[in-house]
Parts: sequence; C-alpha cells; structure tokens
Amino acid sequence: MDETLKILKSISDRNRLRIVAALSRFEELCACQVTELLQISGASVSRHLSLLTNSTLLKSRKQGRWVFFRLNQEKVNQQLLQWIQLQLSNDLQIETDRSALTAILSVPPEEICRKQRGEACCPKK
Amino acid sequence: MDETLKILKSISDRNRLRIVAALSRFEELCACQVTELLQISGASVSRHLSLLTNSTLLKSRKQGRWVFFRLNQEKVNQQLLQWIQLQLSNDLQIETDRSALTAILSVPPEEICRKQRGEACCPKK
DNA sequence: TTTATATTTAGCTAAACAACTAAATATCAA
DNA sequence: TTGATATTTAGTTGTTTAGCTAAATATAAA
Repeated sequence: MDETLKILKSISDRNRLRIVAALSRFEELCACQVTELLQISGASVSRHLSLLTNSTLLKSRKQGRWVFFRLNQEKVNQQLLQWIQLQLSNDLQIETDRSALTAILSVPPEEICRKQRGEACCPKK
Repeated sequence: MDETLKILKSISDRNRLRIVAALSRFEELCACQVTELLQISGASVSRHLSLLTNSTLLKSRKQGRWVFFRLNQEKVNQQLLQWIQLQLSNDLQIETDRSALTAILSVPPEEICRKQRGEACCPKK
C-alpha cells in the first residue's frame, strides 16, 4: 500500500499534475523547461520532479548540465496515466500549458535558462 | 483540474484508501462498521467518508440512524478504481481488513455500535 | 414528550508539505 | 585550472490536513 500511496500523493498536487500532463504530450522536458512552464523556483521544480521520479511515474536522464524527464511508461502505471489524460482532456489550464510548452520548445534550452537568469534579450557577451 | 485533484487527494490517504478497498469487496458499509475497521474516532471516520463522498467516489444512503456508504460506480471512476484494486490485490493490510470485515459483518450493526460504546458483552438492559 | 444513540460539525494540536532563499554539487567552457 | 551554470540539497516559513474531544444534529425508542 505504501507504493500505491506514494504514487497517488505524487500526483495529488496541482503543479505535479501539470508536469505529468505536459509529459503526456511532449515526451521529454528538462528541468529548466518545466521551471519556465510552472513559473516557480527551480528548487521547487526539482523537488516536484524528484517526488514524481521517486514514485516511479517519471524517469530521468542526465545530459551534460541538463536533466531530462519523461513518463515512465510501465504497464502498472498505464491505467492510471490514461485515467488522468482522460480527466484532463478538456482542461483549460492544461490547454494553456500546451501552448506555452510549444513556445518553450521552439527555442533551445540554453535560451530558456538564460531567460531565467534575467538576460532575456541580451546574451551574456 | 480541480475535480481531478479532489478525487486524487481523497484517496491519497491510508485510511481512505482502506475504505475504498473495503467497499470494492463488501459493497456497502455503515459509518460505525468503518469505524470498527479503522479503529479511529467516529468523528475522523465521518470526515474521511465525507471527503470521499464529496469527491464523487462514494455515495451514501441514510436509513434511520445509520448512514450506509458504497462505491459510486460511475464510468469516469472505473479506470481509477480498477487500477487501485489491481495495485492492492496482494496487499497484506487489505487482506487483514478483509478478515476483520468478515467478522464485523457477521453481526448486526447494532452490536458493533454497542461495542464502540464500551458495552462489549453486556447489552444495556 | 424525554432519553438514547448514530453521525456530523466545530475547535484544537501536531505533523506533513509546498514554497522560498542560500548553499552545495556537478558539469561545461575559457 | 578558474569561472559560469543547471540542478539538487538544506534550512525556514506559512498553509493544509489528520487526528482528537466536545458540542450539535437527527432519528428511534420509551
């Protein structure tokens, strides 16, 4: 029961549910892209992603300085993930997120990270 | 998304998950039978049952002084409820609960309520 | 009616948790 | 190496929540 509760608790949070919904559509996102989507501190995003990874819903891969996350498409999770997708299929917030993510993914992650450091239009040098 | 979160939060609790698992097997239970199963105060049980009813997972019917609860078998809930049942199909706690419930249901609810008032073996008069 | 009783509501306390900032870690680039 | 940078970890703070007891509500029985 502990594992089941861990999974349920990991998605019983608005921001984490948005992450799962985002990854249902976009396959793979790095931490800074999720940060850009949720507009909360990178530290908080890191904690959310770690909870989801810990509950087996996400898996991650490190590439250089970036860590990329995607859904862990295990059979045991499928039914739950499908239920979530169905539940959120007409959700306004999720649709807004989708548009935001399309924009976020249209530029390389470096630029997202730079923007987060407050250098939106003026590359360091 | 709010409804989805409400449902998820309502089952992200050990005692409420035990209630759902119990009702997956036993169809209908009254508040005092759930109290006997969980061994927490009746007030706490009432709150748990109300959260689950509020999230649409349970429905209730009043019969005299008793209130009976059962799963709300709506199509939208099915996939989630099935996932839960599968997840918990070999859970030790849930098996113990099942035995306990068999005993609880083998006597009429009056006796359960009497027991909870501390008159285990000595009917009032 | 009055009394007993099953459930709910209100009010309290302690634990869990989500957010933040600051510091630590790990990797890349100069 | 040194400095820059993406992510994680630590530590703090405010909010939410699960439990309790006591009081309120609603129904049944005397």
